[in-house]
Amino acid sequence: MPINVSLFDDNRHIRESLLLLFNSDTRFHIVGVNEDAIYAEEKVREQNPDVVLMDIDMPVKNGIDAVREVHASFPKLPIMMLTVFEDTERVFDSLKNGATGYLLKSSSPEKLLESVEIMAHGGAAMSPVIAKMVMTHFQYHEKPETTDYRLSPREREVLHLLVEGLSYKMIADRLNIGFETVRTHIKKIYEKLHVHTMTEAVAKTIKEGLL
Amino acid sequence: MPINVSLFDDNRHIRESLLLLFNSDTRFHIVGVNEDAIYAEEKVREQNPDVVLMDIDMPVKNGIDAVREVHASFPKLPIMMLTVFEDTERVFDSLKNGATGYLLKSSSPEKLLESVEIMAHGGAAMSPVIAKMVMTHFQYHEKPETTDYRLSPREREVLHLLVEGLSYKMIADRLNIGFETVRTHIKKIYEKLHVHTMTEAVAKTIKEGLL
DNA sequence: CCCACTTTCACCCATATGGGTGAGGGGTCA
DNA sequence: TGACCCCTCACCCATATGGGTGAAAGTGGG
Repeated sequence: MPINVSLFDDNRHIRESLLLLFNSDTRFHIVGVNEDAIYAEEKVREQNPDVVLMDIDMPVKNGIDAVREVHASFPKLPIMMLTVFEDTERVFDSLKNGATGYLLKSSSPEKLLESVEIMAHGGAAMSPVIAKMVMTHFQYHEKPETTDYRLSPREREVLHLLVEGLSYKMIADRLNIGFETVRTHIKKIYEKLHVHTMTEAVAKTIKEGLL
Repeated sequence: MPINVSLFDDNRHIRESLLLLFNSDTRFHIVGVNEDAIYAEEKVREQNPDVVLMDIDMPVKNGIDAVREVHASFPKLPIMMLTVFEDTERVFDSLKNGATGYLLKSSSPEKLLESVEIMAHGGAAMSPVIAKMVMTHFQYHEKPETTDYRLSPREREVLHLLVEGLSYKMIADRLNIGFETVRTHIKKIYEKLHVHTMTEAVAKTIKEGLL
């Protein structure tokens, strides 16, 4: 049985081209041709496709909002973004909101058909440029390396409680040590982290993923 | 001119198959066939490839460590993982450490050649299953829900500076408002966030990704 | 026009923090 | 044994924070 596909694109020319393309291949069957993404969730519910092709730049309701809406109701339905944009923001917004694929409109018809087929079978597909962006995102999303501030075990413990929001007094009670001892530890921590206040210490600790 | 390719795989049979495959296509030229990843960085430096093909499971030194090493020295060099594994850990470890592509060994020879060509031209390539994993990772890696604490614009501004580690006085100067005004904003922020100290506010802001 | 909210500022008072200095006991390593 | 770090505690002093109360000016909607 063929793969059922729904289209969302405001450009009539593109809609007709896609319709022609998919109808010329027996592997596919177009179940919906939508010229806007208004009530996208409802339209998808009626058309019941195996794969959705979604343009991004549509009037009134853009494709990214539509993806969020449709994905919320049909989490397993593969949605392919098909657009001319390759800016990071739109790409990642789409992916975060539930898109399973992202093809540029410059892709060849064969690639498009192949990608839709892949997605119908549970895979994902992207244009090489997009894939590269995704890969790069992965890499420098990771911390370069947590600088080693050479905190002692006790200092880590104190810092941890500090980050939890405890006051000096509360930390002292929790660790069964004196108030002044806590202060001493914290002074040492500040010295090692090169900060001068609790907030700086907490911010640095959380942002750099210390502990 | 052809795309220069270096291979890393401990399995002799696979090495020979790949060599045969790439040599049968004039678009490619094999510049190195390595049976282990020891001194990978040095080998890559000598062979000077445009693309590296890296097996993951190799004795002594695995492909993931090799990727990290090579990527550190040649950040722009595309590295394609070529392996039978499709477990999340190995996939994401590879990507984090600098892999640009990830193909399963079940991929067709045509796909492999096409992918290497794509990578040589600055793109990235993955098997559909891997791409799907990456996409899914994107989605539920995003915050489930950012509770809306209904902070006013000014309050967000103040909170932002607080997280930066500024004191009340510094915030007042930065925003060109009075010290007492800053205090008023912060009191309101505490009330809305249900906290009572700067550290709690900072910790909550960063951890929950507010702002 | 009134109400709700935001932004701004002021004053009182208690407590928390930050910095400096000093010091005793324990452990390690050369 | 002496140098060095860790953990502990103490005291002095200045400044920063937290909570409460009150209030004026502006904005925007019903």
